[in-house]
Amino acid sequence: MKTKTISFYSFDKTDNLSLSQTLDCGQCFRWHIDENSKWHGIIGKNAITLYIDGENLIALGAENEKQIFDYFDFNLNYKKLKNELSLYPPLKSALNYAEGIRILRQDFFETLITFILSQNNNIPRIKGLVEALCSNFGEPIGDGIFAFPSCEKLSQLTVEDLSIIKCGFRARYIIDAANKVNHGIVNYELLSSLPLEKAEEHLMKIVGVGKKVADCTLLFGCHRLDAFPVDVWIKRALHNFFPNGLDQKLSPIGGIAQQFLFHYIRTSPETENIRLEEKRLRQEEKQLKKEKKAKS
DNA sequence: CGCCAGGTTGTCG
DNA sequence: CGACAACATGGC
Repeated sequence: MKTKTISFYSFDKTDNLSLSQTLDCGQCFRWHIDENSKWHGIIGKNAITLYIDGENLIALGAENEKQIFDYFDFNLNYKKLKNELSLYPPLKSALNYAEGIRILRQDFFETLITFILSQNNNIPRIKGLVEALCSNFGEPIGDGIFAFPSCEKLSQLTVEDLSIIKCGFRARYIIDAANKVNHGIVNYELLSSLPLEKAEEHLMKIVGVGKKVADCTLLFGCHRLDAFPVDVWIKRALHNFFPNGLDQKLSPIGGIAQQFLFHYIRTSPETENIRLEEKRLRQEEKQLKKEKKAKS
């Protein structure tokens, strides 16, 4: 008979944690919801089930309470922070749409590899690639579930070994990342302490890691809330809401603003028109290029 | 079938 | 420096 740890966390209701919004907003890729609205995922070597019961977050299978407390960063008061963000109308709308997002404190190496896999990929496929990586090279932790592979393990692999997960041109990037982390050429302590720009440069020593992946790794894997990843969606959000960029005052928590904006622009019914308009713009660009090509 | 995806690299002009 | 195709694969 297997025993399970059950942890209770009473959280400030004003923070309004939403598991759906937090676990399915594109910051993590190993959680899924079941028919009873319970979330299943993996933190470290623990397969965990999460659900909210009243004012409590219940975690089955956790290592201890601290693991969950740290993962959700309950030490950080989101109420104050959201008040600051809501001074800006688009952010206020984003919060009104989904204010239950929290930036998780995920494992550094796992985040790095996951966001290398994310490049030029859609979210469903990213999830598939991460699972393939884990089931092929991760340590089994029971019930057919696998932990995320360690950097030691991945650094022993060749690009050919990785071909089984079909991650395409990203394979050599992963091998390089694993090697550099394993040898301490890229290291977490530095990433946590360096000024943002230096930390980005440090990560970009890895082949296949540019500014966007570096910033995602810093924000989601090093808890650098000042990191502001700019992807296609954030470009669209900035274009439509903040053509002159975000207020410098928000820089220290830019990453959190970023995540609310990302979720809002990508999924809110309110931004449907923007998505359609951006799509139209893209088609137009494409048409122009075609005509240009036809001329030459 | 064609478009696109939480980009980065290498190579032109 | 800035634009831009190529990259490997599959979801929709």
